Amino acid sequence: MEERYQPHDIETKWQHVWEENHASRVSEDPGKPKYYVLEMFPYPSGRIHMGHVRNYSIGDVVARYKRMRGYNVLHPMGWDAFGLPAENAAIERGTHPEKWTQENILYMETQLKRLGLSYDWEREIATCEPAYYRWNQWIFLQFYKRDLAYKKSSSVNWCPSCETVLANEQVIDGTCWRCESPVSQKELDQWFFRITDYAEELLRDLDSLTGWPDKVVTMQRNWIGKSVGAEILFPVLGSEEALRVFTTRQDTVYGATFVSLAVEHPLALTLCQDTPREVAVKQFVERIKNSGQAARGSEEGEKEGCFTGAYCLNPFTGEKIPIYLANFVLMEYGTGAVMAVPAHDQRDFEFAKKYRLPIRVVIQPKGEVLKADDLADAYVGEGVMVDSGPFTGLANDEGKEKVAAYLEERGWGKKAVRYRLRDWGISRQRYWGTPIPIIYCKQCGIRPVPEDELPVTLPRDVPFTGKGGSPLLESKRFREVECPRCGGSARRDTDTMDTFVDSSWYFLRYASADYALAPFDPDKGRYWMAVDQYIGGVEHAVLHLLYARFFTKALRDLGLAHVGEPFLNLLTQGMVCKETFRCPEHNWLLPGDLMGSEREGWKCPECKKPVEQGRVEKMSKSKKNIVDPEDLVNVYGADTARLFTLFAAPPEKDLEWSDQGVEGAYRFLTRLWRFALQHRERLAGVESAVQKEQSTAELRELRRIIHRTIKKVTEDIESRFHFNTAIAAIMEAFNALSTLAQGGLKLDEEAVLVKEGLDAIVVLLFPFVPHVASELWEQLGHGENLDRVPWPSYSLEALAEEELLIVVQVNGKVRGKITVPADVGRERVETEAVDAPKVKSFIHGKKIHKVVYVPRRLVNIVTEG
RNA sequence: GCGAAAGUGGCGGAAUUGGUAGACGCGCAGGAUUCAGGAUCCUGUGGGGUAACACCCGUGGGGGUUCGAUUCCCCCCUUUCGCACCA
Repeated sequence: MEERYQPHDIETKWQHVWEENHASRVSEDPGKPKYYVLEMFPYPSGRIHMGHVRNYSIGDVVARYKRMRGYNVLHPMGWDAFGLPAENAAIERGTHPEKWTQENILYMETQLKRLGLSYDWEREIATCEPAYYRWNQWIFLQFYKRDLAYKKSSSVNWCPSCETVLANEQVIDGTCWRCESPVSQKELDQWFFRITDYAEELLRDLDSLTGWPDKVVTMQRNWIGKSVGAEILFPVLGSEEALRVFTTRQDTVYGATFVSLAVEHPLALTLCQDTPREVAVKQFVERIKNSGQAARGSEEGEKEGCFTGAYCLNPFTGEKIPIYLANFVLMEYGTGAVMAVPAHDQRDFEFAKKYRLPIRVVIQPKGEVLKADDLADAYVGEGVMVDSGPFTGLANDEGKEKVAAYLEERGWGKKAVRYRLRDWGISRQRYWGTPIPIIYCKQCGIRPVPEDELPVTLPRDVPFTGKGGSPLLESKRFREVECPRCGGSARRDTDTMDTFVDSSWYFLRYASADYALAPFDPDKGRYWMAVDQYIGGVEHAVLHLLYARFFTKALRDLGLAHVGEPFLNLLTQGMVCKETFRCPEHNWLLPGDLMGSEREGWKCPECKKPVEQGRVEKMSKSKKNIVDPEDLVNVYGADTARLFTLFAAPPEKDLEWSDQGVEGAYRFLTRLWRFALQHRERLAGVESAVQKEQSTAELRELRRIIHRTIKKVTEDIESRFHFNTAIAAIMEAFNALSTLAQGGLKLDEEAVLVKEGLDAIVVLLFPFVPHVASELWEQLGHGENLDRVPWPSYSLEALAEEELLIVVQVNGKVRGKITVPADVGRERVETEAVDAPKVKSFIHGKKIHKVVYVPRRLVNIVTEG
């Protein structure tokens, strides 16, 4: 008679029900509080992976929970559909990027639907559709109008393997973020977005992001990299020129004994022209330039330089000081020239030692006297200014202000603020992206495509060879156009935009995914924005999350958006990892998921070396340690997949995959299923009204557990998204119900209570395992679908304890436990504590020094001696 | 090198404001059921110690504050992540 738990039948059934009822469709409803929960949209790579399952399960719990709490919940999904893999597939397999992408989207969509995720699919977007990317182009043109987009020739990061430019944010340790090839520099004409205009605001508003992890805020702050200091002019001797240096330590200017230039500095070669130094300088410049950026970065430590033969004047000391080229000075930061203060900067110190340049101490730390000859390292700390003309005797932080003011008065320079953040280069020499809506005319120069001619669509008839730059160059029909102004022959920009442009505003598009008059309907944008909860991987901490903030601010200044920050709360979920055993040399994986003793005999089939220890590594195709979510759903169903990923670890931490853990999650659902069906008829027969007072202490305790569970689950979801402990609490409550039911539920009173408890458990489980919860809800005889049922509330009356378990300590060690009525006072608790059997023997013969009483919890008896 | 986070049973992880360390799950052991295996159910499960208690030890290591520390402070070790000549 017992029906087995059949996840697939149940899941298919409820997915249909939800689809027919449009259970997750939303519209703007001013009568309800809105809640916008968003997970970072995926790249349509072909199949979903376990990281997606985790990300979207977390988001779905939040969405379903908030719906049950009465919020009008926007929970959309879409596709970050432009990008290189589609083009690579085209090159490798002869398919078209669009076809490949569309097929992947269709397949992954069914995969997501099988997980029972409660998206409003009517708002689905794909960034590769002209209806979407036309607004990339439109936004680009608005930026262009306001000088937020501009073109310049500059040295850019170039990935020779991907044959495209990379943004600074996309260069990781000198290598391409995607293919890990070493990145080189190339001089190219590129479009840039002026994100640096927003550097200060992007930095300042980080303080308002209290719902973001500190880690991400810190990373963004460091990335923006604000430095406050001064620019000082050092006149070049025998020339009209002056070297402009940037420093944050103008308080040490009296210790500047030389100046260092980057090899790319415009004066590097002119200073030594027609002098005996010319040859040596040229050789040095060539050598350093050719050593490549990666090498220059990694060869930290070895300072190298070359004297230019020229001198300049330190305006403060009036001294003539030499000008050097130095390998560690970067042209991209500051002015490409630095005043060198060897006594107070470690790099200058090493440089001065190597080239025997003078070292002059101008800051003395408190209670010490530094001597230049004795220094082993530069002193970079605080102190008092010495040998510093009129500033001698000032504390150095005060001196900073005074020196800066003084040099402005004298016209020797000015106060200055510098940022590490640089403008965002968005041109990409690839096909599968948004065409840049710009036309170049020999007569009229750079002409924007008129807005009513948007979108500029991608031509389909282009060859994909993987060679020779952008495929768009090959399409004559695309490339050759008329100038929108003079009608003469002109050519289109054949670059496409960085795909991070697409994802910089997609969260706004969801507010009105079909809107045809603007990127989004302003009224709807106003209703839904900002995103209340954003969920995704931490790898976007300075890429997507910074660009999206920039776009939101820029769109606000264009009068489109009305918020300055897109994401109020951010949850960065951890990676999905798996313990893997591999031969380090041959990359052989241990087969399956073997346990303890089984592992011991395993040897690499290539070299026969035994496997010693497993490593927990991120699941990835290249490491061959992935578990395919589709296999998992086929075997156990979506609810088990969801339950396991939510239960195994709190969302922000890495999750270690365990096949046994999955079994455990499945086992719990099976037990719950059997329990409900086994008692269904008995429970249906009892009076559903909850009794006010249970007749035994045991039953009253069970009722307390039920309500405590509701409270705990609510708080765990609400305050910190700790779904693992919420699920644990539900399991505990279920165990308590099972224990009671072992007696056969002979009394109606018992059955009523079990019914209350089981109903509560099923409702509480709905956000986590919506299919099985819905089915059980129906099986238990409830008419309405569970997705319409409000979140349960707990009763304070039911929570009230009748008796308290008080821990008794003697000198801080637990020696006994006593049970007292909840309403007794301190004196009686202490008396009983002292009288407790074990406690007595521990205080026997000793004088009681004091008694610490923590109400409702603990008594600590402190003895003398 | 700088910055941040973390270190708890055989494993994943609990312990929300300093108050019974190890919830929940996995694994393991014993038992029931079964021809057998699997599944299921029951019991036990930090280490030492004991016939059983008692008791002792125990949250990376060492100090400190406190009646009491996984929790707060100082020093050190390890791991992970981020930045890495930013003047």
